[in-house]
Amino acid sequence: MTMTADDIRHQGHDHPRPRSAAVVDDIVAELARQGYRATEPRRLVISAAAAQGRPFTAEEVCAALPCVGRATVFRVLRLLVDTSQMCRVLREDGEMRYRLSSAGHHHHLLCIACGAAVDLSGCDVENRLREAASAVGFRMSGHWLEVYGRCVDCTPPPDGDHQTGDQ
Amino acid sequence: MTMTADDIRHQGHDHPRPRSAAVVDDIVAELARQGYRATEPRRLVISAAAAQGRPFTAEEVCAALPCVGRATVFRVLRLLVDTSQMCRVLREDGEMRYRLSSAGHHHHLLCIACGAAVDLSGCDVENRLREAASAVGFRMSGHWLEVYGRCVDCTPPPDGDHQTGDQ
DNA sequence: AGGTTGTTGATACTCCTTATCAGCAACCCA
DNA sequence: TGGGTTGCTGATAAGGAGTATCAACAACCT
Repeated sequence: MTMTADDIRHQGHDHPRPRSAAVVDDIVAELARQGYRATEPRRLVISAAAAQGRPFTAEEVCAALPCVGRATVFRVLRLLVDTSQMCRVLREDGEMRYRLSSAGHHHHLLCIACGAAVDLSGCDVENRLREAASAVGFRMSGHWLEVYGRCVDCTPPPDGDHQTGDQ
Repeated sequence: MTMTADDIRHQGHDHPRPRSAAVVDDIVAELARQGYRATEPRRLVISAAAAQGRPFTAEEVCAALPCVGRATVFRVLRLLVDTSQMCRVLREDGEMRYRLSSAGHHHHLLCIACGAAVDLSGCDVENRLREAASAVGFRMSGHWLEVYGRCVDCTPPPDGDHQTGDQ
């Protein structure tokens, strides 16, 4: 697998997240707790996911891990989503990506320029959505929210030309 | 006789004349205003879309309109999304569907049992999302929100078993 | 160490969507 | 109202994403 110092440095903004190795161990341990074996391909996929600084596609993981079978990459990603250790992220253009998730209910703040993501926890819109829903006879049970914008690094100067990221 | 979505879907070659003819005309007119021709296939697709009682897939439109080419169905749907006359709806399981959109900014309230959708306009969560975003250095530019729940007809009795719809 | 059985990898396959391109028809204009 | 221009269509092929299959492998338990 291809984990470089740069990969780590680009790991989003300042979310309080342990080093990658620890993250991998935690996730593998959680999988074991749920009865799934700790295999090398799984470690590799999780590690590659942790190394991605921003929401990624299965294709990117496949490219980063030529030694791991394509089907396995998809299997592991799905397993992680199913066990709530990874979440899917919807980009503004409709493309679905993956992201290692922090625990608990949260939403994503996605930079439309560089593709970076930041967790937005403490979502207090829930109650007012529930009210709005019940106003039309719905009993709300959940919601999906993605917020789009530009991160500090990609906020364009007042009237200069934009910085652009790689997305 | 009243025409239902199912009637249309199973009607095969018959020519559905939905009550929503006015809606179709409006959309076709808007297309014309934007320089797109008013063709019969487009009318048919729009008509089929208008006849759908809930968010639908391209596949459903294809099935409802065997006389219209598959590629054309996708083309028209995409055209309508691009011209903001239709919106995409994200189901809780991640499946993307289409829906004729009401004008203006709005969100969708989706019934997880029967698949029905209701527009939720007057979204006032925007400002507080903007605040939360700027708290982490983001300049918000947009958001995607879907709200899931059960509509009146699908709200289960206090402790009985659930009614289920076809989704 | 050895057996059980969950996992893997290569491949074929399905599903959904788009590209291609010749022929058709909607629209404009005389 | 006819006739030309050109956008649109339909059939097909092609593309991309994700999954089913299944023999071989390896992680785990004892």
